[in-house]
Amino acid sequence: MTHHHPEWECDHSEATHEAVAREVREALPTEGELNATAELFKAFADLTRIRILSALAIRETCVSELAEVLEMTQSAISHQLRGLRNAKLIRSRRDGKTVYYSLADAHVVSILACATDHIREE
Amino acid sequence: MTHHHPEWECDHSEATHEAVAREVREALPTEGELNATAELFKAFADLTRIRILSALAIRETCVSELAEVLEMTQSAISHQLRGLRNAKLIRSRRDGKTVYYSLADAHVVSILACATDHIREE
DNA sequence: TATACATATGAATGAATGCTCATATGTTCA
DNA sequence: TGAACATATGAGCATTCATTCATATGTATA
Repeated sequence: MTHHHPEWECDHSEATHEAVAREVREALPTEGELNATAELFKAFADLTRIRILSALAIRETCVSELAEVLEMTQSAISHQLRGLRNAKLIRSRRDGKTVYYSLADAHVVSILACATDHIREE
Repeated sequence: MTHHHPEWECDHSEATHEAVAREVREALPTEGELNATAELFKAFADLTRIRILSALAIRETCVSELAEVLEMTQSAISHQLRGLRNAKLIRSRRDGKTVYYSLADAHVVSILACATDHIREE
């Protein structure tokens, strides 16, 4: 940006803009943390995945049960489970032919709860 | 699902599946709540929006400052701000030519913090 | 009112992604 | 081992969506 005004007309706003930019730039989390945060939210950002996670928050559930409850294809469920697994939001346990899924840890529960609280208080 | 086994061979797993399905179905939040939750997460689920929200978590900031800090087009920032505004995650205040944005409420801060905590504890 | 500045927005485009269909892998039991 | 069942996965398709470019709206000031 170039200055088009005479020098005696000090441009307060522009000086402030730069100061603010510096302040924010320095206080911002690292690009790595920001990216990880965005990725975390992406893992939650789908109705099917929210329904799956909400089901798993109630109890450990296997794929076919999820498919029945959510009235969706086994394939669709499996694909989404893979994404949730990659995001480390869920864990799996095999018992014979069936695979049981559950939430990975308490963090997942608290993030879900945090969002649900927000929804219900509006 | 039909039973292919003789009656004396009671199929425990299938009976359990149905019971689990019932239990989960009944305990699940309403479809409306689940949908609202998914929409909430979608609003967070983008690196640019996370960077904007993180900046606003530090201090009230105007569009051009955000564009400078994030090294992005004013247009791109404005488009994302609109999305965040529709999701009621941010508020805006006009002062002359410039429009200042800030986080809508404490909930947004806590959801962000919840996610950031999760990221940092791994 | 004319100009400059700050922000908003519509259309277009390219990339990401969720579901389906077909099929593969893994497990049990006769 | 072969058949049946549970789950996983690859390719294709349709949709969503983030950015760009051009332009419109809003505001201050000469």
